[in-house]
Amino acid sequence: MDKRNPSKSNIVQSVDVCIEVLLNVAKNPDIRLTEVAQNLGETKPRILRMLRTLERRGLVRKSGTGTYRLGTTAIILGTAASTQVDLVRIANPILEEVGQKANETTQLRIIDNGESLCIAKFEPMRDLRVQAMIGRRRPLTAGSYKVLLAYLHPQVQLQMIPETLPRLTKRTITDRGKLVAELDKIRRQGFCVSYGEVSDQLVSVSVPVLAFDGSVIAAVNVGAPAFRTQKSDVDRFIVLLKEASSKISARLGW
Amino acid sequence: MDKRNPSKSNIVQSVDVCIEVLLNVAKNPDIRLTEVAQNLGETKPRILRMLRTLERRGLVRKSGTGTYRLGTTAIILGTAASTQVDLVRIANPILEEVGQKANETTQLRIIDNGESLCIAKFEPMRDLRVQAMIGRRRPLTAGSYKVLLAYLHPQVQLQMIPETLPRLTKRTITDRGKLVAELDKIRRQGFCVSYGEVSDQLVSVSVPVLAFDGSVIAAVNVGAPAFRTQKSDVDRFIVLLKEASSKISARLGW
DNA sequence: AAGCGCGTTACGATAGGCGTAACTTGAAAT
DNA sequence: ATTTCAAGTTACGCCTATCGTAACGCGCTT
Repeated sequence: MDKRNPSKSNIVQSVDVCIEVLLNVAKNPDIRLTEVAQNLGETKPRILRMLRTLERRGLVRKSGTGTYRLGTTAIILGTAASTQVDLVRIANPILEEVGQKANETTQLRIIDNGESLCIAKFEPMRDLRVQAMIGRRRPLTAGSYKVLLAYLHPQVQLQMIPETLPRLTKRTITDRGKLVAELDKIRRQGFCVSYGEVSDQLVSVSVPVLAFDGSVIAAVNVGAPAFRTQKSDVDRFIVLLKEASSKISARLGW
Repeated sequence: MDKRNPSKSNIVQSVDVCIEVLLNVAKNPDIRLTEVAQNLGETKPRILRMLRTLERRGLVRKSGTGTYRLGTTAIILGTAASTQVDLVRIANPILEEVGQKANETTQLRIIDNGESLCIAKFEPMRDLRVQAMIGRRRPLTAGSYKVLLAYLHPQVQLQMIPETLPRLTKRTITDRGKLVAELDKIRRQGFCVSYGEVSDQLVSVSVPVLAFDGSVIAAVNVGAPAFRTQKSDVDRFIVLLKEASSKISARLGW
């Protein structure tokens, strides 16, 4: 009866589908009714009703040619959200500070649905810099975002690590055993540096952000082109990020 | 039967209510279930189901004490939206350019639901500056946002002007006749300057952004403290804003 | 200890929303 | 020009998802 959620559903299905529609439009600008319906495996009339409802409220906007995009209400929601999500609100100025000092791009990432997700960023005024984007997802198993995994219970950890690890570059770790060993090392040293695991020629440094109970709720990160990043720079980044991490934890009231 | 929309409803009511819930949380951070239910005139179980559905998708987040805020998914939505709404995407760099040159706060405003709504902004790096906020609403009848009204069909215009005009300061126009005369003047000169109509000691300059057919789709605005704004500055702002307006129109493909 | 208000659960009644099917439109193909 | 196809839309009757009532547990105040 309830294919998606086999347990008793105390949620509103039509609303749930509608959120899927909204996220689908967000991911695929200028998508058409038929595509959305196909993507979600729903009928066209149903999706049409949903899109119309969303449109009436300005969450999506229909173009003259029948394609849908997000609307102005979505912008307002997002702006409100970034002042309401404590982690983001607090991290933003700190990310900027680190970014200015390092003169490189900084990010705040969390675990979301088995991936790492960028929820805040800062990019320095500099012609060549690492591009960051709020909402962009990356595997948890590649690059320095591994710190997000390193402090989880071993069981959960293994659950989060897929059978076959996605290979992004030739330096990406693809052996589960090696990865677990690496995670051990990260946990001991308290940070993670990766060289060209996500993109070639990119250095990435991450430090975990701890909650009061020692659990990891996020990671702060510096990303930089390898050619201008010496060992000494990496060390500097680590110090900056550790300071930042402590500040964020403190400001969250811990 | 259908109190809100007397005509045939081809929308999904539960989704519509759910959007109201979401917007309500956006407006009132740390709101409680009971409050939302009261605000919307709905029952608690209904709102609870909605909030749970929204929470599952990360659009809202429930705190330990039972209060609700927007969640990370809302941030992502908003970020995606600001790259998808043409007007905002195009206006942003232009607002920044004008803002840098004027060294004052700039805004992009549209008509939404009988009010003016800020959908993009730039604030200069300066200790004292006008505060702008995406999502903030202002009356259409006060301050230089009047330009948004000035080019509407007289019928629609009158419809948008409430019986009694809200008085924000002692300089606010509160007489309908005077307002209509003022709108005439604005239409002839192509811009609007207001002195202390919205806030005391604030100068506001707005220029309309035109669509291909000559209709006004938005207004670009400079806001500045009166004490440091000479007549010559206002003239400069007008020139800058007119350039900006043309650029935006052009980049929209008109 | 009693009272209040909050969040939550259970459940049966119902109307809201679903999918089927049919229609319109416009573009592509013959 | 005629046909074909698919996208978007509308209509409508059936059915189930969703609703509100009522009741419960819980914490805080009186």
